Amino acid sequence: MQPIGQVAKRTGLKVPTIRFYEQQGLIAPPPRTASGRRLYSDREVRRLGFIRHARALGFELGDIRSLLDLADHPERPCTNADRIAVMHLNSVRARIDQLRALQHELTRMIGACAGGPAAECRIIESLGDHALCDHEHELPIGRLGA
Amino acid sequence: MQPIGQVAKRTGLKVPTIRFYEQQGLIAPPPRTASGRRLYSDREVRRLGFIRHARALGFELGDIRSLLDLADHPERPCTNADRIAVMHLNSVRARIDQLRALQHELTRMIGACAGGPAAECRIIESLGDHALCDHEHELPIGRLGA
DNA sequence: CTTGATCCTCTAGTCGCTAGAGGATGTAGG
DNA sequence: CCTACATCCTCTAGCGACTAGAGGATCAAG
Repeated sequence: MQPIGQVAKRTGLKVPTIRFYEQQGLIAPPPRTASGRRLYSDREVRRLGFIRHARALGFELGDIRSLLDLADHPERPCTNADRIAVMHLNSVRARIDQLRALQHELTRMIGACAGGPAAECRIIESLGDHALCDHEHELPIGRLGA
Repeated sequence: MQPIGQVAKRTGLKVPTIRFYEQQGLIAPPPRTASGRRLYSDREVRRLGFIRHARALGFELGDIRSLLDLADHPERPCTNADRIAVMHLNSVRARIDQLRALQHELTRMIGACAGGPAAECRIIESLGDHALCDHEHELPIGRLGA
């Protein structure tokens, strides 16, 4: 049994993040010392590693909840895990396509800028007039992502 | 001069989003009717179009603020617009690389899953053990983006 | 004169954390 | 034993870029 700081070091998560995951119900509230400090078993550390790995692969916490649920019940069919992974893969692919269109457009805009005053700047001009663009980049205007 | 709903239709922005941009200082508070309704000129509509376009290209509101500032002062050199655009392009490229690594890993995981019970599921197993992965996908664990 | 669309302000929620206040407890050295 | 200093605790608030909803006023058309 180990304190939260050590778990943070072992998993690569930050201490507040581990507490946050507990609050979100992704891990059970662990036992505590007499003074109230959390104590984790290796089993919980592995569970947190699972969460971290799934996050690094871009899964949302809601999906991770479902995946953990499945990992907790190994007798169930894994159809749902498959479905979640495939949907996630599709959204990753879609996002790559979007970003490639942006990359293309940005490259073009930057290349066209000769570096004079803003009045002649192709970047400013392009932003003001969508007709100057090669493509539609009408992508989810909310949730454009970092 | 037109009401906010019409501006929304013309720009493709939603009504609350326009009010939000006003609150954030990206557009000036417009004149109002006697009953307090906002009235926009074509000039403001163009400004909102600029913002929408820049958002669709993935620029953050902070950057858009700087770009608008430059558009308002056409005599200034456009060095800053260039810098912003190049930095943004770099982050787009970096993100594409990250997402490609994810795509690769997800494809591999999904392909390995034979579809039996969760105990034998490669997806669940891979998530629990990073050593099964081809690459490091140790990317910004926060801000993985939508 | 009523109906339904549009507008107003304000608050709170989304997601996945991160930062900070303000305090208690633990450990190591002198 | 005392003092640092690290680590831990809870709680609240903030990030970015909106979105949703409450609760109400106003407008245009029939």
